[in-house]
Amino acid sequence: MSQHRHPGASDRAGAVPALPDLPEATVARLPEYLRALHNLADAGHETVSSEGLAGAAGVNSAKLRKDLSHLGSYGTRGVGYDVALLVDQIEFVLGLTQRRAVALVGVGNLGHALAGYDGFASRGFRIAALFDADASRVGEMISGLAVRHIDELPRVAAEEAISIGVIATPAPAAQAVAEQLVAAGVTSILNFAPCVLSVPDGVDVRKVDLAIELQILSFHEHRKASLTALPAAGGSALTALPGGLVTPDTQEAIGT
Amino acid sequence: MSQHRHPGASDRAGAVPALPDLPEATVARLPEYLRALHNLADAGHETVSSEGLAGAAGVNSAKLRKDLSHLGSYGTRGVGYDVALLVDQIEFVLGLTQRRAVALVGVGNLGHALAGYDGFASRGFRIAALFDADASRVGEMISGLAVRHIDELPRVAAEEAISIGVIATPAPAAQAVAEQLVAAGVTSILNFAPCVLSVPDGVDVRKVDLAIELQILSFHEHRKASLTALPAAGGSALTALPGGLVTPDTQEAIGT
DNA sequence: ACATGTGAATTGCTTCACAGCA
DNA sequence: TGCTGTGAAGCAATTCACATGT
Repeated sequence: MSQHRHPGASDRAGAVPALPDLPEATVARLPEYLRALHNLADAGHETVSSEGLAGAAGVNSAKLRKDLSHLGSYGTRGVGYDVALLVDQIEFVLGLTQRRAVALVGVGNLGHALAGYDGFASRGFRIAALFDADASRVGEMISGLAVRHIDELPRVAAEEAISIGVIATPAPAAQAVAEQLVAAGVTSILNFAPCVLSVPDGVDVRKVDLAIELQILSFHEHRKASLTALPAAGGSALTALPGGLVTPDTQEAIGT
Repeated sequence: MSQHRHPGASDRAGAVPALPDLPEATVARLPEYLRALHNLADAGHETVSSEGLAGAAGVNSAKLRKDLSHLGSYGTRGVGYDVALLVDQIEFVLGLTQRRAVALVGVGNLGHALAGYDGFASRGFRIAALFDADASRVGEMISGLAVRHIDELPRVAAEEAISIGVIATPAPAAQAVAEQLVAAGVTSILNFAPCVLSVPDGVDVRKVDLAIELQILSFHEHRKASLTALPAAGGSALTALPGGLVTPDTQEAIGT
């Protein structure tokens, strides 16, 4: 097992630490590697090179090797990585050796879809309970689970050993829900509501905001449009577009 | 230092010579600032300090000031930023002065929810068309739009001036859909399918993978659990965590 | 011969601390 | 007396290039 430096000061280790503390950027990519590895395994590959895995995961190979080196992982020089072994390693590090129970709060439009999303089940999670504040929704069956009232959260969280909370409520309700989750012992939250949550130290929040993703793309569209028309001010640069299609954006460029 | 603007020239959207090319990290935060600013405006604030806005957006104030400085933005020393002006600035930079038309491909579980998500409509986008490859779904009405067959994409994309494509199909279909979108002239794609897309240069892809978000949280849960053995100071609020999730092999002396 | 693992160089992002202005 | 805008310092992540091991 490889030995590597410990960035923090206080970690004194004589024995092998169970969990190296990985750079956040690496952690965010491990799930991607894991998915690619499962695909490779399904396709019958037993080993894969950094080049090959990097391609399948959409990153470059140097980055992949560095990421894996943080796990102290086992590759074989001249050969590559053992797919099955690497799957186990990554699943262990990500804490996926147990199937984590997830509570979903808010069964509106989006919550409904999330409750039925099989990607959760197939990748290490179990939606263990659904909650809503709206009494008229309580009791409704969604994907085989009955919607419960949010007040039952503390009891159910304990019973089901809830590990992660997902918030899919409207924004105004999200902060209160977050607090209820924290009070029920949940220390990891995935927030789909478009708002900032404030939570105590030690609680992790990740946010997914669908409109923000579109807005980021919008920026790039805007920029591409302004670059397509600006340079070489003589001729229209529309021909630069592959496929020869004129995007509607070109009309908005250059206000000068 | 690159682009500077004349501090005296007042302008409205459209008068800026070219788009400054912002750091990606900044671009990703602008939508967050924008949302916070809208909230502030609704609450009646006319100006806001970097501190105040940073708080509302969940970032620190130095970062916010640097981000805004990249836009060449107008704040007033000793006072703060004019909320309405800043909203205009950011909306312009993000290309939100026009309401962009979005095509959504795949009206399964998740696609259905996205089609009905009002966060898109309220934040600068218009879902202009729904597509699916499944003939039995074509014609179905969702949120006032009829589902069309994917083969109609080229025609509809042109008619509706589609700016952004959203892929909500199963993973195996996603690459083909991406190619169809690109062929139809779409240069920005938001991908919800758990797979890597390969697209030509000049096409932007952003990915949202719900299971990956949970897996990242899982990592942190795992790490927190492995540290639960030691700290004497502070928090005991999570003693409610049942199931004994502490990994056995983490006995490790850290500090004291 | 070939592909991993890793120091070193580089790039990009964040944070600090304060000059400059209202 | 504020609070913005920004050089400069500090960190983190990426990329390079090659020594290392099989």
